[in-house]
Amino acid sequence: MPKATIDDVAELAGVSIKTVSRVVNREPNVRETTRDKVEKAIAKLHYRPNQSARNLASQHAHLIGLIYDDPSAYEIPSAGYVIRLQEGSLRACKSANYELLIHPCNIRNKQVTDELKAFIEQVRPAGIIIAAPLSNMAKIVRAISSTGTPYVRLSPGQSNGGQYAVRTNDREISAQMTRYLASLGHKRVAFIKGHPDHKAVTRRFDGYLDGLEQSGLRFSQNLVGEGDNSFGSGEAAANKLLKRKKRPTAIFAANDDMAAGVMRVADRLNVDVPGQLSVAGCDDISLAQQIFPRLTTIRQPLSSIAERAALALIESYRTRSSLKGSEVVPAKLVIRDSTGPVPSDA
Amino acid sequence: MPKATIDDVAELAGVSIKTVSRVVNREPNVRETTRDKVEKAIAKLHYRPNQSARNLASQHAHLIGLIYDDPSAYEIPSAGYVIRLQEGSLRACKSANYELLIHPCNIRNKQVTDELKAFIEQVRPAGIIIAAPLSNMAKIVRAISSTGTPYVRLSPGQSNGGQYAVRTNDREISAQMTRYLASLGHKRVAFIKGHPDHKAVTRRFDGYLDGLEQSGLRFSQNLVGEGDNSFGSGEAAANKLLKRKKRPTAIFAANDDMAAGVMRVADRLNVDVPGQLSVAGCDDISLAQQIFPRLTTIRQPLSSIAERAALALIESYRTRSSLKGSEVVPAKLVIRDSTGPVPSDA
DNA sequence: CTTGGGATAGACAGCGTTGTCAGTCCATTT
DNA sequence: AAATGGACTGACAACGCTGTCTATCCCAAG
Repeated sequence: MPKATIDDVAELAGVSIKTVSRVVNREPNVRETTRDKVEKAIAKLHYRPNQSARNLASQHAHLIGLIYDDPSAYEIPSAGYVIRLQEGSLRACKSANYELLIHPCNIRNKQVTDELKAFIEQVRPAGIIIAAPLSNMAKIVRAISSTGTPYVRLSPGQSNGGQYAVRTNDREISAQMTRYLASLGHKRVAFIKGHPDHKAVTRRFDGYLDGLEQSGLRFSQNLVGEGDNSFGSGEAAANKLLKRKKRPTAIFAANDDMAAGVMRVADRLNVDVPGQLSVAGCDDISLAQQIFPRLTTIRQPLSSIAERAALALIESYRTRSSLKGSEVVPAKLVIRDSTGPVPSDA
Repeated sequence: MPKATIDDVAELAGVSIKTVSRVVNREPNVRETTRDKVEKAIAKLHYRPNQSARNLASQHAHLIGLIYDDPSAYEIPSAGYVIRLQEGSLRACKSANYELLIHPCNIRNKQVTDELKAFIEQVRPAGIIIAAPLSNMAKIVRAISSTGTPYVRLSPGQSNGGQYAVRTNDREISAQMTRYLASLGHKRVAFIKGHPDHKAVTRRFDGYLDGLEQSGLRFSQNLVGEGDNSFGSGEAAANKLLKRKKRPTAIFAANDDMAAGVMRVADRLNVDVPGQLSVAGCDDISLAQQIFPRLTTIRQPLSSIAERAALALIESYRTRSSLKGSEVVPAKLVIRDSTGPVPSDA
């Protein structure tokens, strides 16, 4: 059987194709009885609107583009990050009958921006979601902006000219984690910084500072390690930190990979976690639950963030309103087994 | 500036739109000089063909659909698996100027098949890639097949009616791993089976059997654990295995998650890996490199498999030939630190 | 009754490509 | 010089929808 088209449905229902279109698109001003007739015809013929045709007629594809830094271009497998972003976007798309087009891009490639533009102009998605850290790269954002396609940035460092953004409360939640550590009696709480290009990660450092202050603890440069978000950099930083004579009793790493590095070093140095050292991370990657002891961390609402972004895009298209302001989806502390009371001898 | 259309290009180049179309699609029978003129015009106008229009006119979207089991529907994060599949598909798509549409689906949902059909019929992708374990579920494959869209199954248990499939040499490589373990002197090599629905995983068991035989080792039911691919099931199986009086000196788990579970149990039971126990997994998920000691495993060429599948789909569309037969992309042994010589006291 | 106006429905013209088919051109062949 | 046939090009009709605009319906108000 050949695929039914809108004409077939219209004929069977005894109405015009425009009316069928109205029913399909849930437009108002269709009489109840007419709607019924059309719906029966649709069901009978197993009619499915042809996306390509509606895309062409409506001047934009019913597609949301999700743009992120290509995980395969690096050693660090940020698979979990990407999957959760996809998950949220997909959830939003599905609810609105849109599709998701993923577009990892390699920023080390000189022609990323051209390639991005080509992608957008050919496909004409209804909107673009730009994930961190791309959402912080001026030339990427500029390229996307230049196409005129609506976009939403995820966790941008700072907002630019009123474009929509969805972020989490990185700073506040990091302060909260720091206070939690302090509340366990820790006085020497160290922090391992992440890659300076990753803005969210630098905000966590600010939160750490806030938390210290709120808990009446003094900041010391000796308690700060420099990392680059990788497991290995976590190991390196932990090595330095743990070899001080007055070593920290708690280490808060700006992401889980580095925290896992810390745990590995602790293990090798025979430092018991959480008995002698509390370790906390950030992101709640899957590894966090798999290492031993299970890592206390901060769960980023990544999938909700992406979902909100996609919904905003779709909604703004539907209502033809422009995208302004920003939205905050709060993160959550996940307390597991890697943190505990400060050792009595400290 | 409004977007240039094919008409603009045709006018500027002084040819018909059909000729522009020919140039854009690299069709033969265009004079060199004409092609040049057109290409100059395209460059000058920054012309990009409108995908929706070409999709409509050519009766199919320049899109490949990648269908896999929704990782977020489970606790087990198979993010790495999905990402590598996407990576390969994307590589193929990019090379042919196609886009990738991802479509995770939840098999526990009663209406998966309807939902899948709706997806395919609305979007009309040029082809579908069905990842394992969906590629082994008759009702899924049947639903997709019923739409008439070409599809390729990844790592199917058995081929059905000549449809194309891409697989890896699961059985052979598992035999090889088993022989490797035997070559280290291990006599009691245990195996932890995976989820019975995951055919690839059952083939690994066959490979284990082959390897045992090829190494002159006797099979014992006592050395087989039952798992379901999850970390927890690996722990459970290891617990049983390691509490036997004659415990195995090597455990080969049908996937890395379970192998990681084994390592955790060994750690808790103070069994040294690899000193007293060798552990091997399969899949080379990112965790494999992050746990301590780093896991010996089998690296599945997942991204190549997906890439081959996508290329086959695109190629078969281009040449209008049907998809027949199957293809094998070999896996690789990755020897790391979790395996070593059999302990002398064993 | 008549009328005004919102609710409802339809006609029709695109949207920007590709496929089909009918040329035109030009170098060979007869 | 005419005929042949492949290389090249273009006219035109789809493809299946949505947007715009107009026509009709129907009910409450005058």
